Amino acid sequence: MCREGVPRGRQSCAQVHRTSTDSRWLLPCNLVSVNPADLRSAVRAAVAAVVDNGELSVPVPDEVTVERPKVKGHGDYATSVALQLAKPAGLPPRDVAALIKAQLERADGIDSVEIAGPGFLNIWLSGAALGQVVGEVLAAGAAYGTNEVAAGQNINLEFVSANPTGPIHIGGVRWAAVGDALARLLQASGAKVTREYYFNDHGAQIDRFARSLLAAARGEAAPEDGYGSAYIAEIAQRVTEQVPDVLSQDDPQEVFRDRGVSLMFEEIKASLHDFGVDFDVYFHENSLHDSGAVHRAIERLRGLGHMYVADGAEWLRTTQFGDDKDRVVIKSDGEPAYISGDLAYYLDKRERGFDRVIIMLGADHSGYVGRLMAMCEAFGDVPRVNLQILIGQLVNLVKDGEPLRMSKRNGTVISLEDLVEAIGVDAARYALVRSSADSQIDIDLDLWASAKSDNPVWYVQYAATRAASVLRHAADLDLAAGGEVALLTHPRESELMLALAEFPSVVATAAELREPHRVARYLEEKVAKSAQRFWDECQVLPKGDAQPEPTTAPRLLLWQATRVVLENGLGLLGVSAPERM
RNA sequence: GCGCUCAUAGCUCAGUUGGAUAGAGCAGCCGCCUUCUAAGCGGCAGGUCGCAGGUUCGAGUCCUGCUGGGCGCACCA
Repeated sequence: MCREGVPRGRQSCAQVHRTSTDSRWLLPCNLVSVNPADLRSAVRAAVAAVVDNGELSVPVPDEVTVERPKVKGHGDYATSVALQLAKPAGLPPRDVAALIKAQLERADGIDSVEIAGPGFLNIWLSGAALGQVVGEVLAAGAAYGTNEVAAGQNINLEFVSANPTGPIHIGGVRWAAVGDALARLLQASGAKVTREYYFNDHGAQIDRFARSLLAAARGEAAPEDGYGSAYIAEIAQRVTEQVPDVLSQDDPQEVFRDRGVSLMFEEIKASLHDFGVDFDVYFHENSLHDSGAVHRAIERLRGLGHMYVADGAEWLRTTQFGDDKDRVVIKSDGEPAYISGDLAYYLDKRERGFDRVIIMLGADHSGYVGRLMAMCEAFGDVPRVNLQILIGQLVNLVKDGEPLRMSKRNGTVISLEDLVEAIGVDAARYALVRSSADSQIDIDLDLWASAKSDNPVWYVQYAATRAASVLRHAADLDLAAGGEVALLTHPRESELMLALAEFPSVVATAAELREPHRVARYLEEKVAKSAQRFWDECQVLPKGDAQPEPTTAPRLLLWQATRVVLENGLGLLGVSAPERM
């Protein structure tokens, strides 16, 4: 298919008491970590204990829900497990909650437990337990946030795949940012990821491109169905420079095709590289036709009995697998239809050993999902497992309150370069990944170019530079980070540590749901926000000639940990974490 | 006409597996700088989660219908 967008273009701990291994240098005592997964284990252990001593007669659930409450005042963490167990236990939820509360309160690291509302358990952690997260972050460093949810998966992630007939337009740019971020998230979650670009160098669109180049070189008007923008003349010019006698050759169009396509492709690769996106594999559609892969894929489907002949053409019975209509694979003129390339390409990816094939497409290709899923099933695979298709909505750029439609650079649709030129790579990438791909977004160029907290990427980067700034000044004053993190009991400190503790689960969730925007939202609403609030109320460095406070050294540890999370988080999005701004 | 998708504050958007009083930022109003970057922070105000039903102890979240945006519906690629 044409991949162009519209204008064509963490182990479970069976015991509540556990010896910390990650932060031995900070806290020698037995503590429940603030890692939500560990707290979940603690809650489950409390349930198991209540069941063991016969107070409650229910199967112990494999998984219990422990989450950060949405509302302040509902604890550091909260669980609705009592509500879930009330029915099977045949007891009022608050009675079940009371039993679990009694067990939970015995756990070290848990400061207090409260029964609230219909039977929620609100849990407050001790300052020492909270402080432990600082040690965990610093011990892991750049690896903090990595997890195992996608461990063992071999994923092929195809995105962008814009046709080499023009610059990458804004739709493709969204996928470049989101796809690359998703690749990083999946890698951080333990998957082996291959970033792949399907280079569509076969077919009629390329023919039109070649004819357009030829026309431009001859000074003629663009062909009716061709491309006529400024970049065409530019590419034609370059081909002419490379091959001065091109116009007098036997088949100049063929020269323009070869040279033009590679020039255009190199330009696309270069702009993506400048955007921080590099692919492991650039797959040429032509190679599928040349190698006989297309023929083999069709032969395979014939063997499986999914092909039939009608009206002089050969069809794939995709309706058997939920598609709207059957699809022509070989046209009545004997030529393979476009879908034949997709058949061969999917099979090729599976034969290369990928157990999960993910393809990111624009909303204008939502109609392709049915047939591609049918194809997947026809090959005997499981749709939505072996093959996943992510559909992203379109992006609008807004300048001075008006939608921007045309590129100044070449008079066509807005390109990658236009966007980067307007707001820079960091802002562009961040703007594109901070919203769900399901929603159509407006990017206000004035907002994203501004240096104030209205600008989300600026806000997050500013928090990172504040961390760097404090640490730099501390170094100048010969103040070392260290001391007792248990001294970090200020509400702003607790809030920040709770935020830092969430990072690995945010990464895991974002990877599993293929939603990189969750990381961005977490960084701005939880980490950057808490860090700014910490900054505002918790002076770290001694003022004037004052002596350092006992909290000075542990607060420096907290700033270090904050810096790590911001760097790691931004890194997953392909956005820099500057030292200064 | 059929299919996919979206609809949450004036605006731009969060809210996976159903849980408490639906959140953030901007815009508006009121406060906080002899202090590590005020390029910041706090507070007030702002909502029939498009509409109507249904399932459930409980629905923004699941189901059905409807309305309104976006996208798509070729032996084109």
